[in-house]
Amino acid sequence: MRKQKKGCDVPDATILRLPLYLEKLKLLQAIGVEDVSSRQLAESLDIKASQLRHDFHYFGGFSRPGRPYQVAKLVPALEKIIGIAEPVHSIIVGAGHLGQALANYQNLDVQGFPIKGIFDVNPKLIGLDFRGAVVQDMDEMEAVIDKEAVKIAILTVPAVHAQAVTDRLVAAGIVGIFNFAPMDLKVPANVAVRNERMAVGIMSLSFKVKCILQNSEEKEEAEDL
Amino acid sequence: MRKQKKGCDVPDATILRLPLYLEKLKLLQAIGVEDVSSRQLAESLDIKASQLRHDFHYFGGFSRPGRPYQVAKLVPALEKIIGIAEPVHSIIVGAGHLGQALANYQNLDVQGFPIKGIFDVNPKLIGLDFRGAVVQDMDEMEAVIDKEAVKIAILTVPAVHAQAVTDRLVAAGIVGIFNFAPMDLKVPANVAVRNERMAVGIMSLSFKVKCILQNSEEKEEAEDL
DNA sequence: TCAAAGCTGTTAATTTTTTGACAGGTCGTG
DNA sequence: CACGACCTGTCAAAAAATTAACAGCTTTGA
Repeated sequence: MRKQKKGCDVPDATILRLPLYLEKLKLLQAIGVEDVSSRQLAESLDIKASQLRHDFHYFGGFSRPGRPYQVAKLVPALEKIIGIAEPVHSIIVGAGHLGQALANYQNLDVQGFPIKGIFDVNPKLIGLDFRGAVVQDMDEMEAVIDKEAVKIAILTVPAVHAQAVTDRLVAAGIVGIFNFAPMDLKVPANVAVRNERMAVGIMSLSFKVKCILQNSEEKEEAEDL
Repeated sequence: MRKQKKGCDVPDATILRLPLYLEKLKLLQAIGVEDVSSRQLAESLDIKASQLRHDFHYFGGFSRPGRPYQVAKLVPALEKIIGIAEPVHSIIVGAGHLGQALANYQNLDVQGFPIKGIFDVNPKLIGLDFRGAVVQDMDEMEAVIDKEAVKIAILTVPAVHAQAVTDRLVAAGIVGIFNFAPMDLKVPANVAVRNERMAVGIMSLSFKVKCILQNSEEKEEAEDL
């Protein structure tokens, strides 16, 4: 028996580029482009063509030598690889400001992640309607996960409750957690977690801002001589 | 003249870990821990101690051989490196659901990024108050950036307007843009952009979910034999 | 028909990042 | 004091990712 199913032993860096490829390809498709070469696609994403071909090679390639990629074939192929050929039923846990914002963010649906429920413990929030999804009591969560075959949970609860909620989600059969709480979650090996840490993002930006400001100061000093 | 100011020529992967170090250290500080060894800190973050020391080495090291790190010294040192020793004045551009959620997310202030203004073109949103910050007309933006010496803009406008707004921000002297629009922004070399793409995050999660489900299916089949 | 231009899949070379190893320094204890 | 346990800074080795190179296929146009 092989360790991993075909096409699953792929570096993280490549996985993170797949959505970018798909996004750009959908854009091309929308404006009627039929064919696209690795160079065209790569340049529009500011990466090297060889890297794109190398990435695709993990999945066996999507064309044959001599012919550019066909957008109409590439889009569904990537969707299948990413796992969104069929809609991936999802829920939002935590209906605070961020949870509400995400519930209102219709793109999630469009991208293949229909929101099958929003849950919170706060009675004041229960019943609020976001684009058709009504906030329910957290007690209903397990039932909805089961009934709707929910696979992914978007976690926007306060950090202190994140682990407890996670344990419930895992027990209920959730396979992927998109975690917005600034906290490392403990999960079994057969559950995937993706941390979305705002703080990391803005701090890494701050680092670069600091460097830019330092450099420009230095430059000014040099000019003052 | 050297190419880059000291401590700015650091790999991205290291930069992305600095906020994690800082976060964990603040946590330790809060519970009264005074000293921490590279191994303790690294293990709590699920990385290798040698990597942590290697990361710190880019900045000259924060202790001396034989002595563990002192939390009280490390925290301000990292804050200085990241560039948040002094508050980094920031604004939010786009007061839609996501902009509102971020405005309500007090952590930004706490982490060193006080929000000096929220801007939108929609008259219905202007005047809304989020934790003391009132939504203003986009016409006021440049004036506020100038007056408050704003360095970072958090961009939550629709993708179609993102580039136009970016051009205005750059012209007004913004140095860093935290971009939530699903779009690549064109900026001059002396402006830093950090893209926060929800779609990339949830799709990379989806990929792993797909692999987990495939593997478990395979396992079940094997057991059925 | 032939050459030129352009393309992919694939492998090799290069670069970058991570990990390991270790020379010394420090501390607590007997 | 001497020993063992533990520590950091540093550099070398290993692993991983990116980039380059190229064989061979396809189309176009003279």
